[in-house]
Parts: sequence; C-alpha cells; structure tokens
Amino acid sequence: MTVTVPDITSHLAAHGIRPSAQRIAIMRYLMENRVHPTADMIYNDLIADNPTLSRTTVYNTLWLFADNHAVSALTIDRTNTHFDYSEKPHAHFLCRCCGKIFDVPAIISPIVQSSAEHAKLHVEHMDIHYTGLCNDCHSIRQN
Amino acid sequence: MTVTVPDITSHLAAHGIRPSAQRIAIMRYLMENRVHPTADMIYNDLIADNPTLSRTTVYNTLWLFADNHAVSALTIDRTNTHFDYSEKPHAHFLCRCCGKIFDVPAIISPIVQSSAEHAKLHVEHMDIHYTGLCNDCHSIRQN
DNA sequence: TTCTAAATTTGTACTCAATACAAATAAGTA
DNA sequence: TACTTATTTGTATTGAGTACAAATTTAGAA
Repeated sequence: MTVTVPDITSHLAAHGIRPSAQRIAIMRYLMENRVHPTADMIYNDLIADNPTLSRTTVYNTLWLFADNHAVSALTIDRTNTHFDYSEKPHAHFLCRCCGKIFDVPAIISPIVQSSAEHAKLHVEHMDIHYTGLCNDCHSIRQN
Repeated sequence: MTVTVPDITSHLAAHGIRPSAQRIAIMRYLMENRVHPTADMIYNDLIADNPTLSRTTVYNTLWLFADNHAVSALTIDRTNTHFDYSEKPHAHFLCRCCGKIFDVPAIISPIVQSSAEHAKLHVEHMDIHYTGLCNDCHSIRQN
C-alpha cells in the first residue's frame, strides 16, 4: 500500500502538525504498515533510508502525533508502547503467545461510557483491549 | 478495611497458590488498599514491617497472582504496571493530569466480544480503559 | 538575498521499572 | 533425622524511554 506525500501532509495539517522530512517518513510508515509498530521498530526500519535519523526524533514525533490525535498510542503490551494509524475506532487483541496485535472491529457500547460520566469522570478517550490466543497459536497448542 | 488471614489464604487457595508470609502480606495489601498500586508502591509500604522483603519477591509474587487470576494486572499506564484486587469485573479510568486510576462499574457489551470471536481470536480476558480528566483536575483546569 | 529568531533534529548520558540468575533460606516428605 | 522441593533474597543487568544541550533547518523580516 502506497501513500502519497499530499495524503500525509494533509493528514498532518488536519491535526495542526507542520510537515518535515522526518515527520513525513514516520507518518508514511504508520500509514503503510498497519502492524501497530513500536518506536524501535519504526526507527530500525527507517534508518536504512534516513541514516541521520535519531531515536529521540522518532519518540518525540510519535508523541507529537499521539498528543494531537493524528495516531493513537496503545498500552496493551506492558513492555512496549505501540502506535496505530487508523481511520475508524476499533478494539485491539493481543496474543499472549506470539505478541501480535490484531484489530477488532468494535461497536462501542454507550452503557459503559455513561457510567463513567455518572462518576463525574471527563472521558476523552476509550480503549478496549483483549488478550488470549490468536488462531495460529491456538492451533499449535491445541488448547 | 481489615482482612483476616483466613480470608487471604482461602482466596490464595481458590487460585491454587500456597500461602507464605510474603504472599499473605502482599495479598493483604492489595485487598486492603484498593488504589491500584504498582509493585514499587507495595514494596515501599511493606518494607517497614518486613525489613528483609526483596523487590524481586514483590514482582515474582504479583505475577504469580496475576498469572493465576488472583489479581489483575493493569497496563493502562504506559510507565508502570498497576495491580488490582477486585471481586467484580469493571472498567478503569486514568486521569491524564494526576495519574490516579478510578474504577468504573461496567456492563460489558457482548457485541464487541463476538466480533473478536468472529475473527477466530480466542479471547481470555478483556479490559476497558478510559482516559481523560477526573473531577478534581477538571475543576482546577476549568476546561 | 541575507539576517535573525524560532522550530526541529541530533547524539549522548541517564533514569528506572522490570528481569535474570544463582545463592540462601524455608517448607514439605520419607 | 536427612533429603528434596519450593520460595526468597540480593546483585547485576537489561532496555524502553527521557533529559538536555548542541547542531541544524526552516520561516519570516528587512
């Protein structure tokens, strides 16, 4: 899947983020690789074509994106933050065996949200996380 | 809130965990302090009365509890794992300002779960995480 | 175009939650 | 008792993520 530079810069602009070579490269990576990568995965894949790229820039940029809601940061995995570019809201499934993260189409129930609002909590964001075994790992283990 | 030793040992036994002085102390802490503590908080509070307690024991014990579903491990906060003893399933709210975690009574919608099962994902556990501002932080910031 | 200030990136040093691991201790069993 | 297993401890280490100041790039004015 290929994304054009105008696609990227307009998405950045829509979230008030000015473009730069690094930001475009990182956002392109997120748009083209829907595998919920970590900062380190992104750094390691981009360093080949961007030899002066710094790890700090990758971290800074990802949090700039996340703070401006241009991507979302997933805390489903205890040891690494994963980043997710996606148009529609959805839930995530983490396989406890292989560690892969899968998207799950989600119809968010308003029941839970209203109970949070009832407790005077001002909800800005909601995440639904599943854990278990993906189909491949389940087949291997036969359990 | 005070919990008796038989309360603790029977809860451990119900999850196949043999009692020890350290395990009882840590489980007691979780039962009596429903503040979603981190391993470090537990260690720092228990070390006063248990001067030979080791950090490693706290980590090992908490994961022993979590692996046997005697408590649950929360990944809502990116930097620390929080632990939660609770009888009923519920969602969690993390305040992005003060960092406190609040319980939210949850009626889990079966709609989302079925979409995960449809994707042949074998769900074992589900978490609902909210982020936003708690009432106190919201009042201070007036936004 | 050139100058200047602001924004962005870079690299190094560092923090700190969490883990690995082997020695020490405690508990169960014959 | 002696022997075996389970548990705990302390030290050393890992590794994701951050702090920070220097270097570089960009934007806008003159």
